[in-house]
Amino acid sequence: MTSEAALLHATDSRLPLYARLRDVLTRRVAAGEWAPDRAIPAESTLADSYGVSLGTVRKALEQLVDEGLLERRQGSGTFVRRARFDQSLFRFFRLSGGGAIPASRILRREVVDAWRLPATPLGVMAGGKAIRMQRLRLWGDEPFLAEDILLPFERFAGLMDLTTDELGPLLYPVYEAVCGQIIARAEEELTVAVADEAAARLLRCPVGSPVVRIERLALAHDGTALEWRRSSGLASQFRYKVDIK
Amino acid sequence: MTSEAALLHATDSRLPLYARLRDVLTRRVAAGEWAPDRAIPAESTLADSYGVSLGTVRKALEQLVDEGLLERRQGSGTFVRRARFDQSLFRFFRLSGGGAIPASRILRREVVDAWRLPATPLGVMAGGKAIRMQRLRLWGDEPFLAEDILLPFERFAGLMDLTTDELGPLLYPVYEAVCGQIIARAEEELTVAVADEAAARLLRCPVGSPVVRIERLALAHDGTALEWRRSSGLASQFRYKVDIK
DNA sequence: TAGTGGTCTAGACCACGAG
DNA sequence: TCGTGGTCTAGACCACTAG
Repeated sequence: MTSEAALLHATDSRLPLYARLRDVLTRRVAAGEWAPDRAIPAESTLADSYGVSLGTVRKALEQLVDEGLLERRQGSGTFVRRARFDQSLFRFFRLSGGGAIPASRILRREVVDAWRLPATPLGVMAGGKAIRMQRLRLWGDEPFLAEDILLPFERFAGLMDLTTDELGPLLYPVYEAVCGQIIARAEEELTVAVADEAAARLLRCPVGSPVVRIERLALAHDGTALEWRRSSGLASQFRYKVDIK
Repeated sequence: MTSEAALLHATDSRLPLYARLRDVLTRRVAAGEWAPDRAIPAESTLADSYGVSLGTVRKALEQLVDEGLLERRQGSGTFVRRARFDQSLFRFFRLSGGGAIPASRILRREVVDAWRLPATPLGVMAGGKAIRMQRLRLWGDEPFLAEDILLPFERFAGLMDLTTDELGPLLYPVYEAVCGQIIARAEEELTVAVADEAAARLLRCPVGSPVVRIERLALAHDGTALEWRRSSGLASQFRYKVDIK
């Protein structure tokens, strides 16, 4: 019995074997043992090293794929999935002509004392200082989303050394490349508000126009809160489709 | 080889066996062969009658469970799932104190010529005549959602014989009991608008207040459009949470 | 060509639910 | 107690990807 196998059988034995294996693998991914886009060991290898059958391994992997943690590629292997929020805005806004990424304009970037901020998730600002960025997103030349972003300074200090050009339209790849921080998932909450003066100026709409507000808490694999943002978008451009069953 | 087995192997052989079985079972459910909440044949029975292994049956059923078509109950069997949209509103509106069902007040119920209606899904009104209901939904004594509902008269004529009391707060069970029409799934689209005079009166809010508009097309198992509705809810009560990965 | 995941099988034993 | 789905195993062959 390998050491992995011993670890597996030491876990809560009330759970089925595949569930224990799933938990063990989750922890290994969370610990960063395999980088995103890198293949994890083959199913047969896992089966051997944990001392379980191939079917059990497959059932564990299947769940992790469903959860979005892993990704299978036939012929090449099973990979740690890189979360992609690129299309996230397309889910909520009718942006004609899909695929492309809305342009970004960073309006402000500063280090602030966390305690001065209005109520936001405490975890993000554990270090006492936070980075605050204000960003405007445009579709063509039309602004449609104003964003207020908060990051714990401790983990993201490297961002302050970049020019705003280097930040680019997608932040999460920068978080990973520059700060080594990987966003694994996020929780979003949508509400509807009306534009105050600041939002109206940014979005070029009348004060009092309806805006959709998206609050997002972005988390690492281990559940650490890494980023909090509040986005306000033109409600006229909002559209969301769901299938219910 | 049973006749079922012959049917299965007659289907598109480029697909894996479990996928063909899944399609065959989907058709049997759509045809109404098994009523909702009734057990379908046991896995071992299916395996025998289709001449495939248990594992193949399980993989087909697993997909159908994921799709929401079937439901497993350990020890008792696998069942055709009855769609439950009861909690649907709770996904979108902050209604304090969960579980309970918002009260309904039917404001109008009439038979109209479909061609007189503004643009709506044509399928619903194939028969030329439609039933139109206007309904107000309340939480406690507070109205929060105004609904405009269209049904093809041909299939739902029986509804006109009921008193509005008999319609009750949940329509889909009535559709099933009185008209034999089963809603299997629905497509919803959310947008944000502002209250016109009629909506403002119903929702007791100022004209021009933001409202969330939910357009729903409800479908039978076979994809027939059975109901179309447009609901307008107070945006101040709107809240929607998503997890993204 | 070698190695990966994908499909399919056969069979054992367990946990649960209902009568 | 009996029949159901739930877990787990062992092994065969196929389809795909990459070097």
